[in-house]
Amino acid sequence: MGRSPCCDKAHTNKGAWTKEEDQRLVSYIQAHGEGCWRSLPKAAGLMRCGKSCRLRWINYLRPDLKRGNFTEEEDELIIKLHGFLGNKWSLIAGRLPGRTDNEIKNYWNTHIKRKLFSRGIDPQTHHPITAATAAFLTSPEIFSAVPETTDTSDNKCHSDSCSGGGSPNYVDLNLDLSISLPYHSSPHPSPYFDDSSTAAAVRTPEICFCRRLGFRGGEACVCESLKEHLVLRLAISN
DNA sequence: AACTTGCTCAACCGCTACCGC
DNA sequence: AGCGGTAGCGGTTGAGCAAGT
Repeated sequence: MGRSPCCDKAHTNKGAWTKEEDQRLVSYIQAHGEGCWRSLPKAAGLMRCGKSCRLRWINYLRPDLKRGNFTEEEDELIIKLHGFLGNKWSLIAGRLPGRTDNEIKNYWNTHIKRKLFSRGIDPQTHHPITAATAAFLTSPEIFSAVPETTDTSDNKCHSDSCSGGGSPNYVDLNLDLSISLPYHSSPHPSPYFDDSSTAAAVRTPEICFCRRLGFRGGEACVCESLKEHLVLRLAISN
């Protein structure tokens, strides 16, 4: 048995949205709010897949979207957040009001990657691009073999929190992702979170990571019952 | 002016997580 | 516990545009 299609493809429009479709979607959501995306297209009189409606609304039509170029501050914040969240675009977007995951993802791929390369930083690992790394990246062997590590004395991961070869080397970044009383002090000041605005943007609000980590409600998540004490904090040392 | 190349970003696809039964 | 439906996420694609030749 295969996957059931998300919509009847024979009777749905695809491709760019027209002004009229946008207007229909906006009017419907303004009147009824965001709800069941699957049934929304029919109710709104749109020949679109629910998924498509959701995406159009979230990425383009939402009134709280901040259009226009990214600021230098946003650039730096994205780089920092990507440093420890990786390609978790929705989480990163959650820290940038008015920006969408899709927008940030596109911006990362088209601008920031290049910016980091120009700084001599590997955008994936956030490690400095050493001569050895550069040689490796341009060697034909990269297509036939994945080395155990591209380790050099410069970029070796010393941290217990480092979860494998791809993780950046933030030995000084206290993510405090364990279930325990919040811990704020750190012997290692972070160069990535050395300004108060960035730290504040990352520090608040508190996040329940239980679901992200695969724990279902009631299974292991204690955030609700022990909100005051046993929250999973994304604590940034300063 | 015509064509090519490169870039941007909206939209799609496939997968996973979540939820209710 | 298992299943099916739905929402959400991240990777990828391709149309449209601008710049270069």
